[in-house]
Amino acid sequence: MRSFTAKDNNIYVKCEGFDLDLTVNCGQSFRQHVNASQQGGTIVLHNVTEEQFLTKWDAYFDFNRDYEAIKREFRTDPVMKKAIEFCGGIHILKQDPWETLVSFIISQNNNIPRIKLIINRLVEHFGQFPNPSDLLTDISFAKTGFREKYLKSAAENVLSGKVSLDEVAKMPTPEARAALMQISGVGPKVAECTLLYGFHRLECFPRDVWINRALAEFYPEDFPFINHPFAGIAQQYLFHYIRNRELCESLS
DNA sequence: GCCCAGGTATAAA
DNA sequence: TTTATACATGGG
Repeated sequence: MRSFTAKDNNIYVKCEGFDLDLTVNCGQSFRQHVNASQQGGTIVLHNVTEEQFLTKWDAYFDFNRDYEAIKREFRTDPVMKKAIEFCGGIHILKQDPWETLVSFIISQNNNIPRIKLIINRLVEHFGQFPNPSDLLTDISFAKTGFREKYLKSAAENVLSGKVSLDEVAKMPTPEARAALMQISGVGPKVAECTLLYGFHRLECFPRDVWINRALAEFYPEDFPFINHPFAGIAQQYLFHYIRNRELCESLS
């Protein structure tokens, strides 16, 4: 639910409830994909043409989904209500599937600043995000540690076509999940994150240590939206809320 | 120095 | 089927 105008080679977007900073800094993305800023209710995409906006960035930011209606459903739950007050401006980005897969392989047993550090080293070295062939060269400079063999596995599987990301995109989610997990180093968490952030399967619900902590504390029986078609959005609100709880409580 | 980080493969119970 | 441990690296 957005409107936009194109002017001076920039795109100016109005999208109710959207928060750029929260969206790009809530742990779903590890590098900047487009030069963007926000002043009040207006998001500016710098040096973006109308065609580029309509064919790419509009979907990337998920501007056309009615998040306000989705949040109304989630707010019936008191914990989700607090989470949404804190970070309800988050949208789930639709990122490149390959980049998402690689990024979350790197993320395992790793912290967000160092995930960004490694990805930046790769992008600096290759001049762009590394493609599968790039990852099959010597990447010791990136210091990915024990994850290097997993990155090679992903590259080999994708390059050989054994795991075709184009095919995965067409599969029902359970089959897509199983296909991704054929890659050594891709377990349930990486697969789920790839499906949610890369393939934009918004029903997917990645479980990391933070989410498990939140579920154990707030929902000892069961999470009411676990089978919701947009459970992944609820997951992102909950993830950011539990990670920044101290900050959140000091604001209220 | 010690602990931890948006996990997974592997071995053992 | 569930539980324990190693794993590379860098920041706090």
